[in-house]
Amino acid sequence: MEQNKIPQATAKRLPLYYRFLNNLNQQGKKRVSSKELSEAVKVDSATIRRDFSYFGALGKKGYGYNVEYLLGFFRSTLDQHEVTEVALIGAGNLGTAFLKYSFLKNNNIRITKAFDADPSKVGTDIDGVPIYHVDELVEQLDGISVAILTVPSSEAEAITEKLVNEGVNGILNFTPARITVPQHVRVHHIDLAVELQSLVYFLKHYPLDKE
Amino acid sequence: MEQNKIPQATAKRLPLYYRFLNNLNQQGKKRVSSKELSEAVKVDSATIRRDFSYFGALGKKGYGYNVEYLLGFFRSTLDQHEVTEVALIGAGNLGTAFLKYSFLKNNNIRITKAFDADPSKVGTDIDGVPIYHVDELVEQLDGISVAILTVPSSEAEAITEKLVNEGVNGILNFTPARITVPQHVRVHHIDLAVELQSLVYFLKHYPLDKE
DNA sequence: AAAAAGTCGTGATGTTATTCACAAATTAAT
DNA sequence: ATTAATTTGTGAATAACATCACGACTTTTT
Repeated sequence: MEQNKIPQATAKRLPLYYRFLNNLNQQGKKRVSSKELSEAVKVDSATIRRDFSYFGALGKKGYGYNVEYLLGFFRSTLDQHEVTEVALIGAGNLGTAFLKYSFLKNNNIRITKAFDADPSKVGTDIDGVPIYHVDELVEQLDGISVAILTVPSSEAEAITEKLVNEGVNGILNFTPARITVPQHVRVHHIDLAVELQSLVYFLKHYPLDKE
Repeated sequence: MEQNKIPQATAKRLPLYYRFLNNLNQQGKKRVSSKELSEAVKVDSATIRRDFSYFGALGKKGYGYNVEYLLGFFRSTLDQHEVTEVALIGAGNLGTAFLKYSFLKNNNIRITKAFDADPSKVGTDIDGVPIYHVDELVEQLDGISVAILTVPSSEAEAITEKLVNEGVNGILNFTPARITVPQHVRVHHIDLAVELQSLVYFLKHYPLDKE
């Protein structure tokens, strides 16, 4: 909420660093250099050092970074001490994949409620997350401010409106629809078809052979 | 394969433009301006004009763009005339979501084979795509050069190696693992946990209220 | 037929992100 | 103790992208 000088590109890499440091720590590794980190997460080592430097001098010259210290630092930076509740709208295949995705359990983000239109799903739970009917969205949302949208694209706009009215200010949108939201709401788009198409486009037009 | 001057950022937006133009065309719309397009796909209109300009002068001043013409142009640019075959490795929830994702049917990308380790899935099909056992990967891959990786992350590295050996040069990796590949192989990462975490991070640190 | 409104394409500028390259500091080796 | 090898943190250079702003041209209106 405060030191607003961290570049967005850096912010996007933080979760990646965090996860990898966690691995290292569990392996009992005590120190790590930007070079090692670079090979593991496939980010240039200078970029990693630059990224870290926005948070101050976290490393030691000639030594590298202390894994435990760095991990603790990221934990607090990424607000891992307070749990963020997330709602998932649309418990189809993609939604279910999210509910079962164990990597989310490593950090303090919890999908606490799911919603679906299918009556046979309503009342059940997936991996402990209860499924409500989408018509109950307004009553059940109850202060949750982040939502994952994995519904058919035809539903996207209408549901988004409800979410926003209920105070949601962050939406992870897996729908191909480009939803319209007020200025204060942040939407991140992930469009599976676009990702696949653009990969294919790159392969055809930007061969990597000796780039 | 040729005019290598299109910026990557532009290339990533092409599928988005293409899809939207398709919608317009189906609605019978004959012309469209960069301003309209901008509102629909949420990309600045100057950026859209700039993107299009890399392909030449496609529009007409005071008029805008002819939908049909533009669509035809993109169709050939995105190589929509030849089918690209894609293999999907891992037919779990996420993989199944892909197989059922109808937006992929609008373009000439086809997931033609799926692979899974679960014997009860092998031999069946999902939406017409046959499922083979992962052990048959080498025999069945058979010239396919693009793969979607939706397996547990513990399997990622081993399967990647097989894929690369069989000539795959494009991988869409949904695994949190940062896989290692030879230089000529292009990997696009989509990490669901990272996406969610970074959205949460942005919400906490970059409130949008009046940005 | 003239004026007004709309729109592209792009040079110029601004912004953000990446990478180079090296002094300073530390650790490890001899 | 000295020397050699590491490795950070960062100023400076480069690269990639986005946006502004406006001339030129087209369409629409009066």
